[in-house]
Amino acid sequence: MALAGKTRKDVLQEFRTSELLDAARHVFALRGYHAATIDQIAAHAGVAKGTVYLYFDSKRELFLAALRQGILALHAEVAHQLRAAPTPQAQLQAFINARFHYFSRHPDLFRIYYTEFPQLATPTASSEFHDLYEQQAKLLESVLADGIRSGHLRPCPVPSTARLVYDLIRSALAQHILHEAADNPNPEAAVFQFIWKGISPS
Amino acid sequence: MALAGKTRKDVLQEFRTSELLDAARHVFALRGYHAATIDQIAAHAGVAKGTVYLYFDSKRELFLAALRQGILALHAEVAHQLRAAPTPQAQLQAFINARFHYFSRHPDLFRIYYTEFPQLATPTASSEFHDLYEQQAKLLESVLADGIRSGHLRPCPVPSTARLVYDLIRSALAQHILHEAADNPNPEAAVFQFIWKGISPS
DNA sequence: CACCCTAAATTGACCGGCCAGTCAGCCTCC
DNA sequence: GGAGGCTGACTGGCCGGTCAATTTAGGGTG
Repeated sequence: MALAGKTRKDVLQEFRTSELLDAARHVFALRGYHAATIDQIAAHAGVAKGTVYLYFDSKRELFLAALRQGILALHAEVAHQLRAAPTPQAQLQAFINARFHYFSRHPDLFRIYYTEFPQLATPTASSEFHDLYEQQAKLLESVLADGIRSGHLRPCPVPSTARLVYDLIRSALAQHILHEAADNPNPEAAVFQFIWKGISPS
Repeated sequence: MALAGKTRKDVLQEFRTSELLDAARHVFALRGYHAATIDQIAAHAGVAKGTVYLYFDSKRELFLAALRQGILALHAEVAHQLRAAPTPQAQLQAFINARFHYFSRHPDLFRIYYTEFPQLATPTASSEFHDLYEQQAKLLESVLADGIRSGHLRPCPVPSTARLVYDLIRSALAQHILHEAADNPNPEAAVFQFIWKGISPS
């Protein structure tokens, strides 16, 4: 299905693109945006520097594409998990757990997302990723709104609560992913508990 | 007293140094370490590029000096507040509040500290600021240990709890300082409450 | 007070290295 | 054999760092 109507050429190009994005994420996470060089990324992907420019227009484009692709994959996984969750409680857990699991598997991605480009770390500020953030915020808001409507959650101002919950999750994620000293076995459960106290019916 | 034994020249040099450190913090926070140029910092301090190198050996030195000076000032304020706090509860509050107040006044400093040089954000990792972190950790540990000894606090493993509390404070600070959308009126009180629940006698 | 004279502080043009981005040619596969 | 993907030496600009030239401060002298 993913191959529908695609020539051998298309497939090869997609493969190369994906290889480059992977290499880019790795090197950007390792060295930081400025210290990373196109040569390093190309070498890591096993191609020459010029090849990178056949697939991406500039270093910044490559960076943004690498970041965006990773975040889109995360969001797909979140959506997948959410679909299977029957109650608001389970949905919130899915929203949290999917993030922890995904970023545990892709610490590079989180490291870039959180460390590089300060303005990206505060998603409300206008940035290249505002649309992605907005979409997840809406998702969370609808989980809250549905839960309140059905009586599973205590009434609360939905947008500001969603924002708070979102920030809390990212903050805990940073703790978990960036600080290797992770003595806490399953931080996602702790985050959920904390949030749940705040929004479950007394 | 601060002028004891200092010539006019010394005072002028200190003033210039301090001006440069301020400008450096500002520009580094605004543009990030790599994107910031010495020319920009010099211009912001109202001097020429060459002058910067009369006071600091290199860009990195300047950066580290700017960061260190800011952190030392914070620690001085923390120590001052702590000295006035009679009980372990008040001491913990002082430890938290001093940080929130100081960084609210100096968001640039926090932005650099947290955003730049990922390895600096995790102070346990060996870095240029390990000594400063260690000193504050010891301070916090002694607050906890004293409190436990005097019965004001519930017994707990001191070093790991101190670490946890320290991380929690930094995490909440990041929330507060980096996200301009600070709808929460006094986050420091919330942090204190949260920590207090964990360590006060049942 | 005017005038120098020296030393120190400051300047900014310049250098060199680094790296994003280019492109003329090569190579490979059909 | 040729079309298109790939290469990597090359270029141009940027910026950290330098240093010879210039300005400023200040104090000694007539």
